[in-house]
Amino acid sequence: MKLTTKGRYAVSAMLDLAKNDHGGPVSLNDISKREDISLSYLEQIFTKLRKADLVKSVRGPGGGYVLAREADKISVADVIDSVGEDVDLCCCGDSHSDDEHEKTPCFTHKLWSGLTFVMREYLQSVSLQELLDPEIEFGGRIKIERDTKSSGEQK
Amino acid sequence: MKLTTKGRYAVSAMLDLAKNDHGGPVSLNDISKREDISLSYLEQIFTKLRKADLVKSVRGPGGGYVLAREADKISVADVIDSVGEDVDLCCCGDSHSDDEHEKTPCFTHKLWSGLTFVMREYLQSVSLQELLDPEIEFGGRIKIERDTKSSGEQK
DNA sequence: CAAATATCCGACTAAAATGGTCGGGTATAT
DNA sequence: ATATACCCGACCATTTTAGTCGGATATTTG
Repeated sequence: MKLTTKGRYAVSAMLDLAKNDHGGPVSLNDISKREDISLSYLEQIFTKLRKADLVKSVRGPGGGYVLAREADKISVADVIDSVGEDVDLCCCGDSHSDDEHEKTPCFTHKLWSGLTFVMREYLQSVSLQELLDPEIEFGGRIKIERDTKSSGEQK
Repeated sequence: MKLTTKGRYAVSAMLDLAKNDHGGPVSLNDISKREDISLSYLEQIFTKLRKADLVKSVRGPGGGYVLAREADKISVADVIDSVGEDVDLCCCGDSHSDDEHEKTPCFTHKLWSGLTFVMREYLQSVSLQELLDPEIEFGGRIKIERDTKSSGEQK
C-alpha cells in the first residue's frame, strides 16, 4: 500500500510553490533544483495541476507557475486527486450486483470503503498552509471515532 | 494509491475461514472455489498468514487451516501486515538527516506519517468478527479529530 | 501398505504500472 | 531575433504485481 512518487512530488512541489510565492511566478527550473525532481517530470505533473485549476501558468522568460488560490484554500486531497493518484481501494465495481452467489467480498466492501473514507477525510483536512506552519504537528494527535449503528455493543 | 490483491485476498480468505469455522479445518480448495481465487495463489498467501501466526495448518486429507485465535482477536491490520502489504507512505528514510540543504520534504514528512497513522489506526480498530457482523456499518460513521499543538488557532 | 488429499516450497513468467526521458513545439519578455 | 520557459505526446527501462508450474512432504483412509 503505497503512494507513488507522482503524488509525493506534486505535494512537495506545491509546497515549494506556496513557500516561494513572492508575488511573481516560480519557474519549474527553480523547483526542479530545490526539490531535486527532474524538469521533464515536473512538467508532466504541473500539466495536471494546471488542468485541475490548482495553479496558473505564465509563459515566457520570467514566467512560471503561481497558485490559483490561497494556500489555505488548497487541501492535500486536491493535489493528490489532480495528479490521478486515486484514493480508492474498493474491491468490486461500485455497482456490483450483489445478488446470486453470495461471496464474502461484500462483507469486505464496507471495510475498504471505510478506509478510503478515512484517508480522504484526513487528506481533505490538511491544507498547504498548515503544512508550512512548523507549529502544527500531526502524528499521534489524531483520533478516529467509529460509531456503531446503535450505541453500546462494542468493545 | 491502492491496495494489492494480495492484501484484499488475504482479508477475504480470512473472513471466509472465520465464517466457515465449524470446529474442523477449512481447506484452501474450498476457499478457492468460494472466493474465486486460484489455489496456488492462496497457498502463497496462507504461507505468510501461517508464519505470522494468524492461522494453523492441518496437513493430510480432511486438513486445511484454522484461525490461530478468535476472530475478534484478529484485526484487519494483522492480516494486511502479515502478507507484506506495508502501510507506510513515508517519503524520506526515517532517519533522514534533516540538516544541511533544507529541502521542503521534511515539511511533508509529518503529512505522510500522519496519513499512515490514520490508516493503521483504522485498520487496527476493525476485527474480522466485526466485519462478519451485518449490523455494524462503517462508511460515514467515522470521525477524525486532529488536535493542533496549542488549542485554538485553527479554522 | 498404497492411494488420495492437502499442505508446503521455490522458481519462473506475462502483463501492468511506475518513473521517468526525449524531441519537438509555442508563447513572450528583452 | 533570441533566450526563456511553458506545453505536449511518444517512448522506454525497470520494478512490481499477480499469478502459474512442478514437485515434495505429511497424514488420513481403505
